[in-house]
Amino acid sequence: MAQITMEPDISVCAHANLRKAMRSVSQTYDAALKPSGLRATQFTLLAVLNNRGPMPLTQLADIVVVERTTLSRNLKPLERDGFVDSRPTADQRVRELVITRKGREVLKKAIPHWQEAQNRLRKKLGQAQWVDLLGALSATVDATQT
Amino acid sequence: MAQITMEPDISVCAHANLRKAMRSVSQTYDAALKPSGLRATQFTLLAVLNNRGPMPLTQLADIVVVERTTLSRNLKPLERDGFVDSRPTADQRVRELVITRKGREVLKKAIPHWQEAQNRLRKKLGQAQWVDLLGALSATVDATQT
DNA sequence: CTAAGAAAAGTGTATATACACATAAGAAGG
DNA sequence: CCTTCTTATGTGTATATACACTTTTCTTAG
Repeated sequence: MAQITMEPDISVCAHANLRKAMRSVSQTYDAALKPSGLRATQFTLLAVLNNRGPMPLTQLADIVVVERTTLSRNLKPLERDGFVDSRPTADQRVRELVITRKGREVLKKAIPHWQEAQNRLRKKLGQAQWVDLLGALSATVDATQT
Repeated sequence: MAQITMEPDISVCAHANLRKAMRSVSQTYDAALKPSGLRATQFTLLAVLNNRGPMPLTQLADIVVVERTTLSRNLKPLERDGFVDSRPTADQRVRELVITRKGREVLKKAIPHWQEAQNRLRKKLGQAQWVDLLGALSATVDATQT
């Protein structure tokens, strides 16, 4: 006999657990990055722009899997602080995002702190669980994006 | 020779990947819960209050691993809509949170939609990866909370 | 008992997030 | 060409998130 209605078991909810882990990890990474002045989310955006070169908003949104309109707003502080610049393109609808010299500098300063946060968590988890985590997250994104 | 400075490999960043997966999964669950009128985050809070009974704010914050001040604000819409009530206790500093009858009703209505989102994702991931995901997230919370 | 310290909760401010809707510009068909 | 469709982006509104700081109330040392 199947249960009819009941108490939803939140301990096996993918959403609740993802959110919980996200909050916990975000606090860790944000704290580690604090000396650099960057938030972890901002670090990610700068790193992508640095590694992959200038690109339009929509492309960046696709890469990091952020809603386009969210990204538009996330860029505000980075533009305000002069870490990211946007320049017009031939297609006048498109604005191409570029990391500035100042942006590269703050990124460079932040990298050791990010690395430190990475190392600490990887050590705490152990290599096997670290790999599991990244694998499971990747599979989850794939499963929800299609 | 170790690398000196370089491009941080965001594809192996626990934070970036967690955040990415969170966004993707949140959108899925929020969409599924839409007919109920609840956000996935709100569903989680109601479910905990329903399953574990009334409790003070701080305790709920500990359980769901949300910053206390965040939770305080997350409860606002639920109180406004009459899904959660807060009542004074002997200790006048404490306000005890209670799910209301209306809250239980909306929760009940939301459960099938939540279940549906759960099932869909579990099916897409497969049982093995589903278990991996929940295990990895749990381990991650443990690793960052200590 | 009272003063010092701890605990529970709220506020100010800032970022992060996304849906619904709006705008503007390029592309495509006739 | 011009209308229609599509693409790139922005705005309005609302929730989610957390740090620093404040307030109120208990608790505890003396």
